[in-house]
Amino acid sequence: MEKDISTEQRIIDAARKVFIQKGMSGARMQDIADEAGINKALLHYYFRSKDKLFQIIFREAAEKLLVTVKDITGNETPLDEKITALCNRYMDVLSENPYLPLFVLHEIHQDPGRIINFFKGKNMVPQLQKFFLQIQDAVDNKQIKPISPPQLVINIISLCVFPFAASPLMQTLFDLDTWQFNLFIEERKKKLPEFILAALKPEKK
Amino acid sequence: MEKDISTEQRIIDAARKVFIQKGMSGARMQDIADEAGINKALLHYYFRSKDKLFQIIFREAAEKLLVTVKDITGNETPLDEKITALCNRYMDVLSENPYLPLFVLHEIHQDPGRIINFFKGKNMVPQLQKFFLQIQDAVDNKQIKPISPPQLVINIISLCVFPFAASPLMQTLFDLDTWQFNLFIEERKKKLPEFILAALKPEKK
DNA sequence: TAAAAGTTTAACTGTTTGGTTAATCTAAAA
DNA sequence: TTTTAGATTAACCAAACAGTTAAACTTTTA
Repeated sequence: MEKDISTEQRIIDAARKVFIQKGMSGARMQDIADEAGINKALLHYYFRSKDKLFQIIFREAAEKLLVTVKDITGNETPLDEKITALCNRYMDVLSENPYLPLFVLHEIHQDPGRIINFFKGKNMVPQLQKFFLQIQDAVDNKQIKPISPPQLVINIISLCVFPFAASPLMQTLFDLDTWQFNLFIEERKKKLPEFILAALKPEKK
Repeated sequence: MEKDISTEQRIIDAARKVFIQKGMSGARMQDIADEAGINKALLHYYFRSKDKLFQIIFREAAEKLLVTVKDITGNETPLDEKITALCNRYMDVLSENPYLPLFVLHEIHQDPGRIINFFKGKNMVPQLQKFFLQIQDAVDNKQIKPISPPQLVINIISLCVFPFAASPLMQTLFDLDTWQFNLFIEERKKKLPEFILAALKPEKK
């Protein structure tokens, strides 16, 4: 009794595409059915409701965005290496999923309850606390300039994520086609860690 | 024959609130009517369609976000002062309109045509080019470390805007109430310019 | 092969939604 | 006061929408 995974997967793929492009409220079940090349009733056969289907896509997206951060900040490397690794890995993830940040941020804004629910059992918070401590240690030992750990974390995330969230605006404002935008991102991957580390470099005595 | 501006304004205020909270596709004309305390037909009496009403709100929001940047980058102050002024003014605007960035970015993503249309006649691009030249001059004169002007501009905007776009996520992740979030922003206003200027400080010979 | 179980579809349903209409209300103009 | 023009509303409409149903089709099983 082999389950036909193909249809289910086609639906997931179609739903991901449509939801991430149009958001929960802008997406139509018919759009998803068309994209998957199936009858609309099949959506309800496999995933009972629009909301159930949406939750699967949202969780998958949130997972992809947040777990990467958790993984890298969690291990035991020195702070400067960790910052470099975080920028590199994170921007790679975002390059392959450029529309994820705006989608996730918009849907969290619509219903913050989603993300609260998501965090339960993911132990993001303790992992983050450890990273905060590592930053505070570096400040106390004068390895970096004084900075509040949450501010630094937000600085790093901002610099990585924002260009993707703002990509349609950027492409218009700077008059870039997709190819040029990718060049911009590639240059950014190289230069961002040193920008951040330069900002943190302590004064020489 | 005095025109009753009050109803029209009440509709605009209600529309702004609802559209910015729920987005174009999530907003309901009935919600806006309820928020304004009037009959739904009045919306169509004053502003023919949902789309017309939305465009007014969207343009107003885009104006508020973009013109501030244009004004500050446009004048003739030195680069370091300009960066400081940009952070300060921009974060003030955002503090008073914290949900504008996510709204505008989401709606541009839905329909990039909107922003292309918006730019016409606003001469954002030439103003931006002048700012790029100023940055390039500072690089050439070794006043700041080498950096591509668009990268620097995106760095500044990212660091200012992202915390607001991500505020519901931040508040959950860092477990902040509104008051604590505001404290975070106030601290950020003080420290952000020096963070950026430190990153740009050239090596001493 | 027969029947049972799982998959897929066309057609349908009830509700929500943007938008319209015709009637009523209000206030200024004559 | 009567008329007239704009402001406001309740009731309505057609299209869009998420979700259902019953029948047909396909595959597995006995």
